[in-house]
Amino acid sequence: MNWKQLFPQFEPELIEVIEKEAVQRSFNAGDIIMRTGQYIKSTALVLEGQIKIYRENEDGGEFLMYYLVPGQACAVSMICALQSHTSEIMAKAEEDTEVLMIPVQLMDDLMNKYKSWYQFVIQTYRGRFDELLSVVDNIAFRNMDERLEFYLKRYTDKTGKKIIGLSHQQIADDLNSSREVISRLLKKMEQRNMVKLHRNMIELI
Amino acid sequence: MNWKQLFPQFEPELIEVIEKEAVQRSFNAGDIIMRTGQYIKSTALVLEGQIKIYRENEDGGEFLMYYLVPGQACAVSMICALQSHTSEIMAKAEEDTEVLMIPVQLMDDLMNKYKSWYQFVIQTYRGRFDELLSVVDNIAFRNMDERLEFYLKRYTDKTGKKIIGLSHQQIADDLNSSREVISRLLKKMEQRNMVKLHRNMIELI
DNA sequence: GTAATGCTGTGATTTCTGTCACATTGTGAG
DNA sequence: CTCACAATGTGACAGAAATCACAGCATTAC
Repeated sequence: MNWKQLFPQFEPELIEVIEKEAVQRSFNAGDIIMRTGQYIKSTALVLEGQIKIYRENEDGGEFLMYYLVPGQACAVSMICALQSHTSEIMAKAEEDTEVLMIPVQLMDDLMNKYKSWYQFVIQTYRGRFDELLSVVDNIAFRNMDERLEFYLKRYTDKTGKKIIGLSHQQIADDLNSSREVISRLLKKMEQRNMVKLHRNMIELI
Repeated sequence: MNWKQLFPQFEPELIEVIEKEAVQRSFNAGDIIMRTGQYIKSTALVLEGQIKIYRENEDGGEFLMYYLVPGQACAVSMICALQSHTSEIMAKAEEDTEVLMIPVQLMDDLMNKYKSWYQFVIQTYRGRFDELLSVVDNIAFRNMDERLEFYLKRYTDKTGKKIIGLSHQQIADDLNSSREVISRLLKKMEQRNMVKLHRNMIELI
């Protein structure tokens, strides 16, 4: 696939270098790409698919932070790579996913040489930071009904689809809630004509 | 004061430039340093005092994200400055505070020329990102009692003091809770011999 | 078809936290 | 000292959400 379209801001020489040095890699839906405590040796640019960035608690709860979609990069891996720290989060391929892995050694070099890369990194930091902020906002200030609405909206915004192919249980996990609560709230939303419920699928109206 | 000791990692030329170009500024306890929606024209290095970074909700609730203490810098202002975006958070001087303001125009230059500045910026991003992550962890997975313990611990860790000079109301605000709840939980902690309560002051044991 | 399994719906109950109401206590101003 | 006020203590109640228990339906495997 032609990945350059996903990163139109990159200057030609930068694209060349990446093309030469980066490694393309595929993950199947469900693959764990990065886990808590793991050392990072490279940064990933998402080409295709969707990556879920989440935090795991002791009981195995998977609290969703945000999704990475094509054209985005993982801020955490950038930071960790540049400092050889371990990551504090988990990354999982939600669908079959293609990524470009940029080795750590290259990062410093790119930062120095290519303005567009530097810009991209800064922009990535900011984007993820903002997403984290809005996550904090939601759990700090909102009730579950509003959080659920936000969750569904964000999902369709990111993917562009009006159909959400998730079970109530999966949504509950992402919001660190319980299935029953989510089912009830969804039912209420259906009564208010905001969604249509099907098995393993929610249709946003 | 000799601010260089606070930033021992800075190379000598960098220190010179900062000394020449940066402006020192004082804030009184309670001053708002940055507010939501405001454009940022410079980054702040904290020299003395303490800055509270928080998020405000509609009802005026002040939800604490983290504190900045001497030797640290504001990651948000860096990102915003570099992108001329508005900030999404509030910053307030908790005590009388001294900061060094680095103008935006200088930032790009420093990033390119001084490795130690670049390292510092990356490290700042990572530090704040991690703090945000642990905030998310806490509100997502913990009950108020654990969050309170974490809050008190973090406070003493940052300041080095075993004494916390805050009213129950202020703590409740920071945790987006209510005074009564905090009072009760503190009482329980006192019974378990974890703290000693005084008026406007909590002593950690 | 039948059984097994997974997803969804729903009531009853419990726990945590927020809210209201009001009492008590410490502190500083006059 | 006395008054005013801010900080704290405490009981009663309300609401959101978690948990438990179980039923009904779809889908898949056989």
